[in-house]
Amino acid sequence: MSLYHILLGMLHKPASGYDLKREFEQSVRHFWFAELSQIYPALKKLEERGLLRSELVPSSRGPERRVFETTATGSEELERWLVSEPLIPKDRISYLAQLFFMGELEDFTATEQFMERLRGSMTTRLAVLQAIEAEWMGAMGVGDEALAVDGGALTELDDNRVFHMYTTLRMGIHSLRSRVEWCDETLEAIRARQRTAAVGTPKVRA
Amino acid sequence: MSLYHILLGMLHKPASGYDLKREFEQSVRHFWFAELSQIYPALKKLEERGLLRSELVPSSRGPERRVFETTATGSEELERWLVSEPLIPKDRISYLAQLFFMGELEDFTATEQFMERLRGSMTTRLAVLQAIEAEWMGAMGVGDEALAVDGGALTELDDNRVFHMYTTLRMGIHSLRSRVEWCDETLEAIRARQRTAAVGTPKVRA
DNA sequence: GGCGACATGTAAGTGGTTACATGATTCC
DNA sequence: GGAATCATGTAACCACTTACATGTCGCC
Repeated sequence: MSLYHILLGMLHKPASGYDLKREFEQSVRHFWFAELSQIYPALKKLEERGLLRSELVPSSRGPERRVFETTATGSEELERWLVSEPLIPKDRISYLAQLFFMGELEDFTATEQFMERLRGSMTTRLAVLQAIEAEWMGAMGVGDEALAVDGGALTELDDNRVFHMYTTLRMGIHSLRSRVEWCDETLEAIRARQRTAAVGTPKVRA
Repeated sequence: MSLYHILLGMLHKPASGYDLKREFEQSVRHFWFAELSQIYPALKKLEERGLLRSELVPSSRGPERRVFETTATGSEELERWLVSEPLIPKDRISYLAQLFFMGELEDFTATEQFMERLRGSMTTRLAVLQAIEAEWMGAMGVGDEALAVDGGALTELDDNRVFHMYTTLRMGIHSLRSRVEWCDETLEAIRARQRTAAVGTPKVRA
């Protein structure tokens, strides 16, 4: 599983399960997500296997925290994973399944609505990622004009780590933008079909 | 779960578990996949719930086949799902996780290789989908010139069902194309960094 | 005293994968 | 006789989700 490796990656600096959860929601949520109820047992197992060690430290506010850090074995394992082959997940996209079978409904307005809703969610998500991107750019003192040209900002980044993080964000943006484009293309096609149907043009082809 | 609904969708016409597996590998694999060991119990459960019924029929070659068809309750359930809200999956992309943490490796050629491999897999997959698209176009007697303009072919399709199927395929193509573009953008940026480093621009960190 | 953020966990269940078991028919 | 395809399944396990249990501390 990758969750273990992701936790190892995050534990570049010591953190508690609760801290890590926050990081999942912030810096990493465009490509991974985990619940606390999954994080805690995972950390426990990593410790059992000797990839992490932990100690209880009192919290400034709230109960005691169990803070984890990587062991030598842990960072070896992390490195092994980092240089291993990329695995492309076979994704299960339920909304595409719906769309695929929606032809049987014989109701094009249903399809149209469906696509509009999809487009809505996609644009919202895209806006979130773009906001994060803008924030990063601002924090790094890179001028906005660098953002104007697509990808043009990349060569401006000088820190190795930031470069890698930023690249994954770019992937999310590319991906969502192409989905919105796909929605538009599809909506366009639906409307074209509705127009010809309304005019009464006989279904041609052949 | 959606697998149940997808099976209902596929059982527009009667089929066996084995048949359905073949369909997963063919018409549907760009958005869903299931093993036989998952399909058989799922069909069984759908029958128990009264959404399917089955009978054993002798096969032309090989052992007896259990052929399923939808009941009235089954197609009601299918319809309910088809008009329900689209759910966008939160995806877990392990290769992005690798890339995200790869900054700690301090080895840009590793990143470059990684991106090249990714690009390779993506283009292969893209080619597969584009081949399917071309095949469909050929089978439907649509001229190749319709394919030349992106999405231009859509309005030519007159069959409702084909339209919906084709649209899901288009999404796969859009998606993969944007991923390849992202790979190129990233590789470009890596090479730009390597050039400036080679020229002797001092690394800030040290 | 109650609410909200901090903090750690367990238990039951779902969805999916991997490995295994079994057997018929066809073609070489 | 053996391999390939057709055909149906079970069992063990893994990854993840949802629901629940417990308790601290600070603030209003």
